[in-house]
Amino acid sequence: MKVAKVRVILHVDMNSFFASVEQAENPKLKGKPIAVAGNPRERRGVVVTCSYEARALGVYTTMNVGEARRIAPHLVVIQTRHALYRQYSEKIFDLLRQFTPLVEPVSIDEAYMDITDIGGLTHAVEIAESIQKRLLAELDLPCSIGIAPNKFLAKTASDLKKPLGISILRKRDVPQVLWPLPVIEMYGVGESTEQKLHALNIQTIGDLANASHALIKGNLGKHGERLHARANGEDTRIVDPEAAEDRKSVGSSTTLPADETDSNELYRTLGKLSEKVSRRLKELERVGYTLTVQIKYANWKQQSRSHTYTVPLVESDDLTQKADQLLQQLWNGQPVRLIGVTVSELIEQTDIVEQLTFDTYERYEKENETLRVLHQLQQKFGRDVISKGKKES
DNA sequence: TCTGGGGTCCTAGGACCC
DNA sequence: TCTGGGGTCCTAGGACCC
Repeated sequence: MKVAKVRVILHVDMNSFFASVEQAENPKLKGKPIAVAGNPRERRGVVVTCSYEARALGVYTTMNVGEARRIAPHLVVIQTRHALYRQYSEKIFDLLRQFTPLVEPVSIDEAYMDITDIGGLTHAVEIAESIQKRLLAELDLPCSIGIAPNKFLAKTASDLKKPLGISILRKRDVPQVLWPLPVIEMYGVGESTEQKLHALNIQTIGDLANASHALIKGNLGKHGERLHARANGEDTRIVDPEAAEDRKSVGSSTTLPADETDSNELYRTLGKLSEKVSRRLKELERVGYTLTVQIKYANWKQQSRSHTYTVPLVESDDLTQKADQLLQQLWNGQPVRLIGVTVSELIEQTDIVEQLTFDTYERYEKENETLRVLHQLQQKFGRDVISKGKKES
């Protein structure tokens, strides 16, 4: 019988990442209450990240900038610089890859690492300390690291001590450390799931862990099953360095300066968003088959319309024109707070059989189903199906 | 607490096919 | 003429995370 090998997983989580990058770039900001915000001067600018000094004054993520300034008059507010954060992010992941190739970035500022094969079973703490010291020395960035036998526990562990923490969470620690906590503390449990669990008289992670599998599955489906396993410290996901490569969608959205009822203004914004999505698709060398237009009304209600086309989308004019059509179907004339465009069902540009120009597009849309059939076959059988050229029904 | 913008995954019903 | 079961794709919406 083959026994599953115990793995040693790290979760590396940068501490207040955007704010720390700004402090690394400008050391005068160190030790000061700073907040990074999307549009500090706009009515709807909110705090995206803030330093621990700012947190101590009551500033938190999603707080309106005006409100933050009111409660913390000396707050330094900085506009986000995403390109800069992406550069730092790459440097971080490059540094982590110097320890092992088994690095899986999960967002701009966190990654899982599988250190089993580089001595993790006996030297996990030394490895974590070395990572933390080097990130601080070479990039001037603080992080917290969780050490555990799987992703869920590693992620949970990295949250236990901030900033600059290193925490170990063994499976045998779960009843003592995790079970007393309220369910809302658990990764994967938000407000809605919390309410459902409370309705089942489940208050703590321990209650969830010890509830019957059938009860949880019956009321919360697949999501519940996963939470139930994790509350018991179980998680079989592997660290997959490729995971970040295969992106599922590219989108852009914006909250309008004021709730908007002027259709010209909406279509103008939609055009700008389409351009941005087109540009980013090209940077990523991707094209996509499905377009979605999303709006959020002034009353916060969200709606979307999407359509899947037979020919892949990428060109700005094409996206704009199709997005306009979707918006026409979608918008009921009420004031709009947010508008967004997303392209999904992506494939690599090099995988398109024939690059279509906008001129030939209409003809293809009407006459040619080949690309669509190919796409479906690719999805079903993988890319090789084209060269093999064998179609079965 | 009146809330940005980037994503991922899941569900449920209808269309359509064999 | 009102009757099955299985499967995939598409669409809209919800929940969650950083």
